[in-house]
Amino acid sequence: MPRSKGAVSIRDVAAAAGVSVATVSRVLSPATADVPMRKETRDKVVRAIDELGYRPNDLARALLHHRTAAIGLVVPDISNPYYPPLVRGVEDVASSRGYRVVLCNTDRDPAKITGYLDTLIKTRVDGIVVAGGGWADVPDRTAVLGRYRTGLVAVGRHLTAHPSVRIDNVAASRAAAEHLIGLGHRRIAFVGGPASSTTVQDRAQGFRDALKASGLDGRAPVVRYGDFTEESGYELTREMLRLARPPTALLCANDRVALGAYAAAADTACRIPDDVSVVGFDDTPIARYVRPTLTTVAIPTYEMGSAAMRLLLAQFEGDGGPALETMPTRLVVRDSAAAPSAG
Amino acid sequence: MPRSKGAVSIRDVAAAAGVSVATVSRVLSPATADVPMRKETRDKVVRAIDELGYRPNDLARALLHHRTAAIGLVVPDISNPYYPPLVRGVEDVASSRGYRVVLCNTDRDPAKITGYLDTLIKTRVDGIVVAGGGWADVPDRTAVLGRYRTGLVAVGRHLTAHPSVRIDNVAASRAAAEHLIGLGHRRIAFVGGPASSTTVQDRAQGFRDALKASGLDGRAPVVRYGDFTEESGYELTREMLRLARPPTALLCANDRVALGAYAAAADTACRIPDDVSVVGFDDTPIARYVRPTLTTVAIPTYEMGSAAMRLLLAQFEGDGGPALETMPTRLVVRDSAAAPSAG
DNA sequence: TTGTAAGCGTTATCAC
DNA sequence: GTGATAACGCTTACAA
Repeated sequence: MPRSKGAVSIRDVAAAAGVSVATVSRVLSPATADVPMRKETRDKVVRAIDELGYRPNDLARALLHHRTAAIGLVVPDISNPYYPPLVRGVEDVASSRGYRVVLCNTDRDPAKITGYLDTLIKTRVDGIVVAGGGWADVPDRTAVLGRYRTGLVAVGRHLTAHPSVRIDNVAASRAAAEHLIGLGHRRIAFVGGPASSTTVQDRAQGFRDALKASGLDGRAPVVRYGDFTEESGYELTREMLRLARPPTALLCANDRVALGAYAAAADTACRIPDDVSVVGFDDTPIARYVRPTLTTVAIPTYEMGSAAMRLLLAQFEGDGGPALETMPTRLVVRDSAAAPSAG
Repeated sequence: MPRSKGAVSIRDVAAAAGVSVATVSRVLSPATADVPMRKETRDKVVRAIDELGYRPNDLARALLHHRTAAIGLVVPDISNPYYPPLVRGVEDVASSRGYRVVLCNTDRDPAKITGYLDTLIKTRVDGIVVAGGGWADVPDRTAVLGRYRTGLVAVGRHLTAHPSVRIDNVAASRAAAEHLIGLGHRRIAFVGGPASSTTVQDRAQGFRDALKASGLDGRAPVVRYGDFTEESGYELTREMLRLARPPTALLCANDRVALGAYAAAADTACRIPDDVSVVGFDDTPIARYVRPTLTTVAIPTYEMGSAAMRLLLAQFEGDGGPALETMPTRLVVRDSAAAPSAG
């Protein structure tokens, strides 16, 4: 019977088995697997352990070893379909290496970010993976992170001075725009997410670059900002489709925005791709299942997550300083973008 | 300068401020906010704290207080669009009450479930929220959970003997089927997820109940199983649409399956809802944005998550035994289901 | 082959 | 007002 009202501890096991706590520790610690011990003793201990349903306290171990085997994962919002694969990527390699992951949703709110960061440090996670923006107004914590030997890797380009995994949004967007131009489009619009997002800025930039390179920037390129939702894509597209000379092609900031564009097109009797071509970003599962199927830029979100976690593990092993891994994107050509109709 | 190679601890602060560790602890502990202390002393300590960038070690605190302020959240797969809102619901109320959440993806694999459960217990989380199935072959851990005073609440009906939050899938599915019947459909099929899922079983049951109640079960009701993906919905629907007398309406196990059905209909020149009506489950964001818009059963996933976390908090406060909270569902009527055409 | 005891970073109890 | 010090549950020299 456990000592006090508390949970069963190594002392209870020791008492039950009639040995010292050190002996119990020895049968549990992989580190001491090699020290010799009488089989009889070991058996007594093992028996006591499962009679009492004993589970060693990892907090105590962590305190001793200065290693919690936990990492923090900071994302804007897990409900945003972009993040789940990334989270899964992180969690998969984390758990395969014995790490737990603490999930934090920040809504890109600097106050929340700061709060989570401090909690994570106080609970002494071994490292942190941060994805998504909102960091502009976050007080710098690199010093504190350093003091507590807390690793950090960023997914994206919002946090320099730390290892990071990224994609080349400028190039990816430029390639998508060039695809549209190659199809014969001359009036193309970029229908966008939040102007404050570095991702959106890069994609808009790639779009402009493509227009300029093709000599299509006679008039100012049409770039509209909103946010990353279907609703935003719907509204923006509706507006544009009502113009006297509406764009014949839309490069959307992500698939959700593109889906909103689909709805707007349907509601204004515009056919895709006949009347207007649409290209998305992310290659969400739905891209393959909407009709027409959506041409979109595939982003290896899962791989970015797993790469980030691997970078973190490399940091733990002291592998060099800031690393930067750029993951490849790929334009997935489906049915939503075609040559503009003669009209 | 910190004592050893280790991180800065309360002793370093004490040394730097020229006071004892007890004094430092007093300025940090909210519990001892009322004990009198010379302002000058407090200031010295505060200054030392932020000069050193000191952050108290919550592991040590947890060891003392037998409370980690962490909870485990066990889901089959965060990449499945059903779970993110639930996870967010849990995390929101958790963080608002000062709890961190450790995310675990099990893929419904009993071995993984068991592994995560043991890790969570060893790290002494205060409680666990479990959602999704795969528990049939998981060794019972209630005894151990009890020993370590680990709370647990289940989302769904897969784990009895614990408080849980659920929805009435039988009734919800029945209502959806009755909607179709009311529209005039006579040949309705249930196109399903995994047969092993209690959720699917309940939805199939509600479907059968509705048919029977309307005297429509002359022939055996058509129920097809697969999994919860677009692909599965696509294949199943394709098959059925090729039948001599294809169903005029499809009750799909979830929205992803319904989306697959949309694609299959498009590819076999079937119009929705003219040739075939489609009803989904979950009311995912896309439901509003596909065309035609999808009639579907809304499930308050976010609220289920937050309710589950609140139940857990109630357990911590020792509020009674097993509770059961049943959340309401709602049929959202949109454009994908209409009266069958005369043909 | 096993036990004793110091220590990980805190808080809480008791002295002074 | 402030300081020693004994816990919390474990690991690991060092002794025996």
